[in-house]
Amino acid sequence: MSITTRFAPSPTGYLHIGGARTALFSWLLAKSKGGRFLLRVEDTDRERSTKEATDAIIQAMAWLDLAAEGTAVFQSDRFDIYNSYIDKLLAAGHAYWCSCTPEEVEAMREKARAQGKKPKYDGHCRELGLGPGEGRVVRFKGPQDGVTAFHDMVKGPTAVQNAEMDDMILRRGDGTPTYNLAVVVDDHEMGVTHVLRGDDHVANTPRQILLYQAFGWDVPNFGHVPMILGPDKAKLSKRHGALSVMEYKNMGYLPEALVNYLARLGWSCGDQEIFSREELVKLFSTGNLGSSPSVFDMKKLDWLNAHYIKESAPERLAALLPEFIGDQDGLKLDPAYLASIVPLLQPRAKTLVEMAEMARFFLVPAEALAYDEKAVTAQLTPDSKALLAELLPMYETAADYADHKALEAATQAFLDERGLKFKAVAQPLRVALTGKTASPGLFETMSVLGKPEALKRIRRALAL
RNA sequence: GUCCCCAUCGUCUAGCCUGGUCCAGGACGACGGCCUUUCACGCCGUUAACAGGGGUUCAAAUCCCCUUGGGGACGCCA
Repeated sequence: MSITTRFAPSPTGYLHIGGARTALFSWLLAKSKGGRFLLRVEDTDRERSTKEATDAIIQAMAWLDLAAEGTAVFQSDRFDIYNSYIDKLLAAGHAYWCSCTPEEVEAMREKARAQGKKPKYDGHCRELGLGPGEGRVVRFKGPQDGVTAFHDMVKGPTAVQNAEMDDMILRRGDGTPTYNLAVVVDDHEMGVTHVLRGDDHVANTPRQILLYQAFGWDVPNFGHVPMILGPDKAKLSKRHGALSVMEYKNMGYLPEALVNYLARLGWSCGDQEIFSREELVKLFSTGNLGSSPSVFDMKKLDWLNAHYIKESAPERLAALLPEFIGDQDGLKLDPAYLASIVPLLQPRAKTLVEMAEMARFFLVPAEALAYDEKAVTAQLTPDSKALLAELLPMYETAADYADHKALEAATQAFLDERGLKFKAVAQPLRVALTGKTASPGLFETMSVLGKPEALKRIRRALAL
């Protein structure tokens, strides 16, 4: 039996971390069973939905490589379909017209609240047999007793008293359909068999099941994944920092790192931490989804990102790097050169932003190299400069800069002759070449810089 | 207020369904060490948890109840 899942965001903003995770889980659920994954844009609220948000969501999903099958379904294109289904419900006696105004309904809720009861619409028009009319809404005529039960893929058996639910609106006063109606119609028409969504939808599920039953349709499987919390254990929000998936891209995270991180947030497979896309597809199962909320931990994301940076092909990273380098004036940015730098930075950078910063001294010409003042005073002393000056001729004659080991051996031989320790030159030479006291390996750096550039830098340092 | 959900190291989690192999395992972090030309990487080690209380049982992180704490839902939003 083939399964179908879907991700159904409402385009009122960018794709946030929580949405991305549900999308990922839905995608994985489909792929792990060889099923289909669909995308539906829930834009029935015409005021809050925007084209920009829709594009941003699709772009973010593309970055995460969560491809949906076929073209996305837009609910705003389908109002006629929803209305025809509402008519069916009306005809079958599962729905009724209601003339109560929002103010009247609010008063009913207040009254119920005051009595310590659950705020609900009181069913005023339920048996009035009203017909259509200006501003009237259509409500679902739900059962007033009994229970609606379902087996949640993550929470297990779940049941709600029907008396807890009021007669939800299916069609608004302006003729547009509401969320619960549209979702049920679409999930049915799209053949969705498994619905994985955020925890905040649990309360909607029994209502939707009632609708499925009223229509006489098969009820899909539901699963509700707990939400993601900020470090203070409150619901993750803007004040916790980046929420948008694309902000993570801009902060220099690799999509596979985010995917791996998100997959492990609320899901597990024994002790395994690192998962390739293929492994995720192979190993994913809703049975291993956790049922308690989890805190988003940037440090662990950093660790995963560092891991994937180390694993990446230098050429790929080199191609991504330029967009993280601000003020590119006069910088040497050709792809081959960048690709030669990247391997020296891969073990050191946690993000591409960091990598771009670390790469900077490689990219500026010797004349423009910024020397750290403290480093210069501490390392480029008269003594160490004298030693560098002695070394210079050797580096001028050394032919093979491509082989950093040869450079190192030559330097070592020079030092041995004089009975000097490596430490005597290491830091001064490093400052001369990089302007800083911390850098990748000296001779690898020298080798990547190339002979003319390296010599220019040493000469410039001697003149400081 | 009403209804629903959740609860293992600071964090992500394994274990819970099918009690004993768990004085609770892994990972991130933090701390310490090793390596070393710097910074990293890597490697080694330390730290640290079954929310509390009652049961059931020969035996409970695991099953039941209560308490506490946290969260969510209650819209002509999705």
